[in-house]
Amino acid sequence: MPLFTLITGGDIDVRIGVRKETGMAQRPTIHDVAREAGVAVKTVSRVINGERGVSDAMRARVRAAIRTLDYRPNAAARVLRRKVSRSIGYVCVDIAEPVQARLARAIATVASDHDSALTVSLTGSDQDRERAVIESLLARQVDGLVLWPTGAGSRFLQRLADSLPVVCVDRPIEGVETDTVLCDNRRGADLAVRHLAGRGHTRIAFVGDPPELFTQRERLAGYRDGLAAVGMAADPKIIFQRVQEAGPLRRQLDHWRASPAPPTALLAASSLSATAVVRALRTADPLEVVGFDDFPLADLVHGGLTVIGQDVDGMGRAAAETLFQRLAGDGGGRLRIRVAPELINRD
Amino acid sequence: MPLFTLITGGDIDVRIGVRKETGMAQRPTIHDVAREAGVAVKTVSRVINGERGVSDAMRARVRAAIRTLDYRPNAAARVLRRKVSRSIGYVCVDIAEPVQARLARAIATVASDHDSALTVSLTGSDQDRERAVIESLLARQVDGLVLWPTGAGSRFLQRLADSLPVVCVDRPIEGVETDTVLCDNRRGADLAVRHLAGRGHTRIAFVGDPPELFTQRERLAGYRDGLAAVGMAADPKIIFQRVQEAGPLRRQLDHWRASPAPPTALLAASSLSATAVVRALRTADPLEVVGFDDFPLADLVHGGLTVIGQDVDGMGRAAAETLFQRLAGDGGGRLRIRVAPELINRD
DNA sequence: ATGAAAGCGCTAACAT
DNA sequence: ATGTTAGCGCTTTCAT
Repeated sequence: MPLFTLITGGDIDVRIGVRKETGMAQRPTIHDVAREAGVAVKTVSRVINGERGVSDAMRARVRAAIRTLDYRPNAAARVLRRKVSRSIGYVCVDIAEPVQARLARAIATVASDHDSALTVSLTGSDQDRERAVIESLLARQVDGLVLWPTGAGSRFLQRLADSLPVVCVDRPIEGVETDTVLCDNRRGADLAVRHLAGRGHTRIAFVGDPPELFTQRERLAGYRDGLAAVGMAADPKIIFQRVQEAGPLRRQLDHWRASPAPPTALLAASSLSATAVVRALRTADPLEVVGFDDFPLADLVHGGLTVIGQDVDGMGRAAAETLFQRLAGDGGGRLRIRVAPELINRD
Repeated sequence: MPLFTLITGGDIDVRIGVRKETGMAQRPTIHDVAREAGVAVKTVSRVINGERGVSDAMRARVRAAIRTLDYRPNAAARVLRRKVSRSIGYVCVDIAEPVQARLARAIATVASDHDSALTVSLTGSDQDRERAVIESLLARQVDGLVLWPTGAGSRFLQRLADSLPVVCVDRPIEGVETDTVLCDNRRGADLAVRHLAGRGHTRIAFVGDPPELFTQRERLAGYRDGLAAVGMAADPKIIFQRVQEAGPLRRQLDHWRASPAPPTALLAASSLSATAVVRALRTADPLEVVGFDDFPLADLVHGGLTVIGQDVDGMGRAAAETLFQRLAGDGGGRLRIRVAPELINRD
């Protein structure tokens, strides 16, 4: 594909100066270093791996040779011998999505602390793709996986979880036991409802994504918990779970407004829902909204949007640290970690 | 570090059931497949690499054996032999930052189309770290790099660019020639000013980050271009480039309001600036703002924020495709690609 | 404390 | 069309 088809209204300047030939200088190997230093390869190996049993004089000579030649051990050769790659995979749906991106940062940071590389693959919520990218990561000898699963279980994923440390985030794999790090969605929705009730609301609606999503089922359960705790009955008429389609949401809100007992408050149980609701609201609407997931400028939208914020950094760190604990040999029972969300009040 | 220190107010359920021993079953090798199929290893190699010169019968037998044993070629061994890893690196400052995250998605998608893995490393704008993570990627034999540089050049980066295909994004490395994919920042700021002038404004301020940043210098230049084009003089008194600190910005806005000729419009030349400005504005402020970088709900903030939106997907694709073109042997002159931004009007 | 040799799993080069 | 062998760069094993 010619490059310029990629450019929308932009320019390409072809600059003078031609690339220097690449790969001309063969990269030095451990043998070159050994020769340069006048020692055996094993000695060099000992030095680069920080093994003990090397005299200071030897070590110094080897270090000097390494510097002279600008030597860097070939990771592929090491992986081949050692059977571990010091690399992990992060498989998620869409890394451009803010929560998944922040999770990536947290995981990358922990991985780096453990001298491991992080390889990122995207599934786009497609199960076949999920399998394909995981297969590819396996071929590349990743030591373990942080997985934001599409959700559905399979024999493949079962075998995967039996043969490699896998930590799921955001939701578990249906029917497959793995270490899992989840937001305490139920508590989050519960908090939101109690907050709204505390502000005097007696009719609180729920707007969310389809209940096929694990997190949505949990948040709906938490919504019911909250209502029960403040002595209110859940009314199916003010629960709307098809926020995907914008038209219906608008109609639903109109319908509620016109109803005999309109809701005066609303829990939007996902960032998508919150966005859609805020957008569908009329300026004069008296509806008080609590959203799920914090976002920049939430303090300015709709006069300040109170939200349930996930501790994304905490989740990412927990997931990655759990993974490295497994890699360090922890063979204990599977963990299910719940990270508490927080109500961020913005009246 | 014990896990529970990571959990802020959350729970850990230790579930029953102990991990199955991992790695018990040695993964099958090409030899196992050859034995199973009753052929030579080279034949298996030919099949898995799709080389021609294998009879259909052989191919079928090998395929069957592969399936039976659940064989997956060991990437480390392949890399060691072939000298190419079919993996690229994406080195950026902070992948949680929206533009860098969207870029990651675009790059990951292109990489996947080229059967390559994407390894992500973060620099946090620290030059030493930048070098360290790049060294680590080199050891891992990445075939090339997409780099969001900290900006400063060095002998190390010069040598890097001479020995490995590197495509810079967002900004170039000072003093080092590489392929580079940039937003047309200048044109973006120019567009913004013309837009504001078209709406009748005759005094347009500039708020941005420090001019040490490449993009900020370009955007300031574009701001001047725009003013010149509509026949207005740039007035240093209404250019403010220290938006980092919130206090000063607020004071600056107050100062402008109180001045004899207050600006009636403002270009906020970064997403940080736009956020800070919107937050610092008073509700009654008549100031019309154009921001840089689009964001979700920009249509609802400050009555709808007009922005200059970067074509992040286009930039990511351009960068990655350029890299793979180099990997395919294109040794032509260095490219500097400008991707046009777009004014998103939200009166 | 240091070194020689074998071999990790694959593919390139060279048979047949 | 198929097979044999060497060797990629390292670490492991076993000397010395």
